Amino acid sequence: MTATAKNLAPVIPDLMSLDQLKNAAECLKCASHPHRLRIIEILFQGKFTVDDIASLCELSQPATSGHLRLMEAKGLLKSTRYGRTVYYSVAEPHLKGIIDCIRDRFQDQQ
Amino acid sequence: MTATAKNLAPVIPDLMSLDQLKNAAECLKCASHPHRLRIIEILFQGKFTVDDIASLCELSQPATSGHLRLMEAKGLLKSTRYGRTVYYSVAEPHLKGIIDCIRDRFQDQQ
DNA sequence: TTGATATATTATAATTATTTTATATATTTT
DNA sequence: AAAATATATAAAATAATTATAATATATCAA
Repeated sequence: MTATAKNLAPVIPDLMSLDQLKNAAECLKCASHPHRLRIIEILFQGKFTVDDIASLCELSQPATSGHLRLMEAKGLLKSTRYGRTVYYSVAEPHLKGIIDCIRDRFQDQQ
Repeated sequence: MTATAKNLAPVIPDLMSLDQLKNAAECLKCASHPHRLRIIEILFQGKFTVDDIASLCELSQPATSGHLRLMEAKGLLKSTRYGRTVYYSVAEPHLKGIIDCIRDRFQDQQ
């Protein structure tokens, strides 16, 4: 079935390196949380403040701030401060592909 | 900046439900592991046995079996047994979008 | 049936994530 | 300067993941 004649492992071309996969897994894992996915969805609609995101997600302010800073640390989001309010937005455009994929799979079904 | 006039939270249309996001996060998190991403990459090239996958990933047999069964439990992979060998393959085609997204972002760079 | 092969399971230790509450900092307004 | 607002940090408790080693099961071949 596989091209293995006799215990000879197959070779697959073009696999990503373990380092690349490690980075990818870290980013993906960081996004893999219900509230963080929602935050990403929201931020694809524009820049929002921590408080706005907190109420949109029905989360406490510290919890929201925590999620935001986690994602910022991984380069998924970025922030700018105007006076005492901080606006967060998406820094990693590739996240769009992830969200689209999830919508495609989970919206309207199961 | 945001359309919030005075502490009035904005409304975002079309957000996925928390249940959907919870399911999505679970699946995505399950894939968010360097070796599991590699396994998924490999399985997009065809069906492979546990031992083949183990040597392609340079993992122990039990570790490989563990990753495979984890992903099968979440519906990402499926398996068929022929005699004493078990072939695993991709069950969730949407994973292609995730892999493509990751390649796009992490291949050839950083 | 015995030995060999392919895969799965279990147990454990170590690490990492998550949640919550309390509190701190920084900026603006009065 | 004091009060109010917006955000960030810390600490603690719990839960979930990961890695590893040892062992079990299941099938095949002799």
